[in-house]
Amino acid sequence: MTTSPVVMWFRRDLRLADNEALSRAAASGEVLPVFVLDPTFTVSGAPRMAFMLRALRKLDQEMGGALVILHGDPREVIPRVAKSVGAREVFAARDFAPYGMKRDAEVAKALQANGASLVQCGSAYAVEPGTVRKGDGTPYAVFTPFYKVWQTVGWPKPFDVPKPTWVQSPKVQCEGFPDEPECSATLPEASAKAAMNRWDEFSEKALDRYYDIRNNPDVDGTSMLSPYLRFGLVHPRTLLADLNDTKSQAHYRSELCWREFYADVLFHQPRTTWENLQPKMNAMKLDTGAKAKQRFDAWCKGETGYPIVDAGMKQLVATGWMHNRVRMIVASFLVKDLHLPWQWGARFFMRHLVDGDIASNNHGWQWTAGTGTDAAPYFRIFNPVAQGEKFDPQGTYVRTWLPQLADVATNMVHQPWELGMLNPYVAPIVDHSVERDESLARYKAVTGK
DNA sequence: TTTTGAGTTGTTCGA
DNA sequence: GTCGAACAACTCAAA
Repeated sequence: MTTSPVVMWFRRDLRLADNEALSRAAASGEVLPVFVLDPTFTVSGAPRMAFMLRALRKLDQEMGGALVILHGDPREVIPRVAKSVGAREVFAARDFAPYGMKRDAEVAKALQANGASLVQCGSAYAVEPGTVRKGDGTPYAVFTPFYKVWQTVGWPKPFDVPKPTWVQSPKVQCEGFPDEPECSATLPEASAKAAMNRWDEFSEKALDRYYDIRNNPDVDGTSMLSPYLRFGLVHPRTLLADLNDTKSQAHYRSELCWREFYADVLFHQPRTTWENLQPKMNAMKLDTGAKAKQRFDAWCKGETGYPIVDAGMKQLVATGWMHNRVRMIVASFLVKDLHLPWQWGARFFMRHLVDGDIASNNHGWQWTAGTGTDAAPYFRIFNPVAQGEKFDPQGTYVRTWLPQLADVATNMVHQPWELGMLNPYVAPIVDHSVERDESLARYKAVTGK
């Protein structure tokens, strides 16, 4: 007697451990593991693509070479594969981003036409987007109340995954791994093992000081797990299960919640991927002409003349990652010192970030731009000199990425133009205090006061 | 029902 | 140098 196999469709969950959909698939029968290289992915950033391909190779190794890589549109590929191996069920985690939801609905429909079904269980989140609601059933627009409810909703313990029996069928051939795109950035190791190693290292060395050191880019004080969370090499549930209620560990938990909050906001309002969450901000005057493009170019290259901004941009391009504090500083600079659309910065980030996640990235940008969920006022404008002095007090971070500053005295390292003729660095492209006033004036024009 | 207080991440100014 | 106030506006929940 032979039973028909099931298909496990991997997407943003490139791991075998603590994988709810896989545990369900493995309990249902022999499993054909597939990953579909959707042409839509090829337009995303090269570092992220390279990282994902490396993660896929590792996943394939972990399952003894059973992973079937297929190329094409999942709407066509998944139903064809299910049909050719006689699978009646395709297991996959839920995706809550706009493109993924649309794609999954269409795949489910195509499967149904063949008498098969898409069984979606689990997601990349501890609490699935759409779950946390206010008393009246509407979603939250502010983080803190969301966070409180999110914690009371809670999440399951990590899932045990029984060792699956992988199917290798002559009817479905692996179409092979594509070549990695050209990527000069030095990326972290892409494997579930590497994710857990990093979690162990962070837990031992930094987690209990996290509250105090998380904002310092010159210190290895953040988890750096974002690339792993992005591709599901680790599930947040696995991390949450290890956390206690001390101030630092609770704060790390709240950072994991930010990721879930933004996913929730985007789930409820998919239009806010590239549009302002707050429509009133559509009236904000922005610069988009030739001069604006020139300034944007300087920002991208890390040549604004403000060391903390430029160091951040160099780190991004060199490593595919930027410290969170610095992300806020460079974003504030683009929006409030250069008066450029946040979308320009968000797009550049998405091209370069290994952890680029459309919900976290774009809503993080909206938060800084004052067009999003910010419960704080618009006049909160970062001063790049003050931020540098506060969070990189020794100048270690800026010197790491800007060798021209190697010999500049620490008290000048965040404002080398004060050295006058002796400034070894490029001159600032704008005057912060002037642009700050300009931003506040433009904001006043929006509010009409 | 209305009021009240608090809200990730800040800066500047004047005492 | 340190401190508190002012900077604006809206969400949300508790009183």
